[in-house]
Amino acid sequence: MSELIRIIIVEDDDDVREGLRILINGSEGYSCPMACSTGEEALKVIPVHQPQVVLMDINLPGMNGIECVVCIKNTWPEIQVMMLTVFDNTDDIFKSLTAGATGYLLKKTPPAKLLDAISELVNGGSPMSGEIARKVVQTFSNPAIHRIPESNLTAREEEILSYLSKGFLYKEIAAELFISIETVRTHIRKIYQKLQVRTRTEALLMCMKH
Amino acid sequence: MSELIRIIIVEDDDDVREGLRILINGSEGYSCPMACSTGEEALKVIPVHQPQVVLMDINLPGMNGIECVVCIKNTWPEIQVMMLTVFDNTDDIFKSLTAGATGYLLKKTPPAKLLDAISELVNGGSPMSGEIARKVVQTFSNPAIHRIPESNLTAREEEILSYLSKGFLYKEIAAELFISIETVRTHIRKIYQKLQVRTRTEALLMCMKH
DNA sequence: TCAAATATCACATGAAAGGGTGATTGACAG
DNA sequence: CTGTCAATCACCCTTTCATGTGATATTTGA
Repeated sequence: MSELIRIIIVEDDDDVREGLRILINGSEGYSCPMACSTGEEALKVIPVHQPQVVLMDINLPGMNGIECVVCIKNTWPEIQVMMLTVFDNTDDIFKSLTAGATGYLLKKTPPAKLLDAISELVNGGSPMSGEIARKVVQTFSNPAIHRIPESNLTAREEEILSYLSKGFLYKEIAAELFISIETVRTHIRKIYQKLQVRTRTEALLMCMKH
Repeated sequence: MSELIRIIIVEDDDDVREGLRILINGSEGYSCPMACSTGEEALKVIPVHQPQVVLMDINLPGMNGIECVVCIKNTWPEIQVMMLTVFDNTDDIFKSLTAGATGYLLKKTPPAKLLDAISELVNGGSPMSGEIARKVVQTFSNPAIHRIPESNLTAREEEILSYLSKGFLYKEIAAELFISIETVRTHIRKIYQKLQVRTRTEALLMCMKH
């Protein structure tokens, strides 16, 4: 990187905060002019130090980290915020990203990786710890029904059931599998018989029990 | 990694395909027993080689890469699919992730990074090129695509949704709540609007995402 | 206090789902 | 060779669902 990256830390644990600060100030190309222990403090010092990056803990006394991100991004949208927290709580992840954070690391991240992540952040990336990234990606995929133990469904029937459980219309299933809608209906009738259900939703619930 | 990772490549460009194959087979811990040039071919050879990972190009002759991912995840949900493509086209990204891909790299990724990404993939991560990750993350701040969390359902609407997701018929819900079936309809219409879905099953899937 | 949100109900229309019956083809086992 | 089963398709019919366009009463909040 050609320029110095100025980073502000927001973290209430004294040891962690000082550790990070020392790490950053000891690394070439990175600088941490300020390390705050509360969100309120951060909002005050940001105009003074004009950082490109904020490292943000979530659990803070007073204003929490996510609220703080909202304020930061409202006022200084060009600042990149990276969450830095202990837990991979799904709710926190999505709230943080919705608030405008563009990176999300767990505190167990080794120092070298943390510095890499910061530089990736200012270069237009969105560094995330592996398990975080997986959770984010999985919000896009629909839950699929894969296998139902001890139901005598044929391979074809299971295949059709999996489409059924994803909300496909009959005609969409037909198009997807290159068969007639009548064939789809025939299969579904047999599926319902075997599973002892009468509707698509009941079939889905039946699958989910296993 | 303790075990050998078996990888199948699906890529129509001969040079790229062979290059990847040589790279993988020349690296300790990785093995590429097969490299296909079409999705159809991949679906045939997967049961033979039982890979943990599939590297998938998007632009393929015949079945395209995204359709191929749908088939793969339907049949072998445990296989991790990484998209490997030249462009960072937003639409392709989301379609791929929706189809069940859990990694997404650009072809410009250097060899060492590619191998790292594959091992991250089998270890529960979701490696993405920086610009891809950023696009994914930004969908959360874009209310159009990811408006999930507080969906503003009223108490009554949630109540009706819960019956709906248990498979109750409209008239059963009406009877249960001592209201007219027309009222049930009205509530469900508003629920669908708020959740941005069109059918009962889609609503149920939406609920299950939390 | 007045507007907005909520909960209730009605009528109408077309699409989708579910159920019954029956038929053809191919594969496989006895 | 023959019967069974899986997969395919075609009618028929009824019910349920999804959506549009209304309306009225009650509650809430700014």
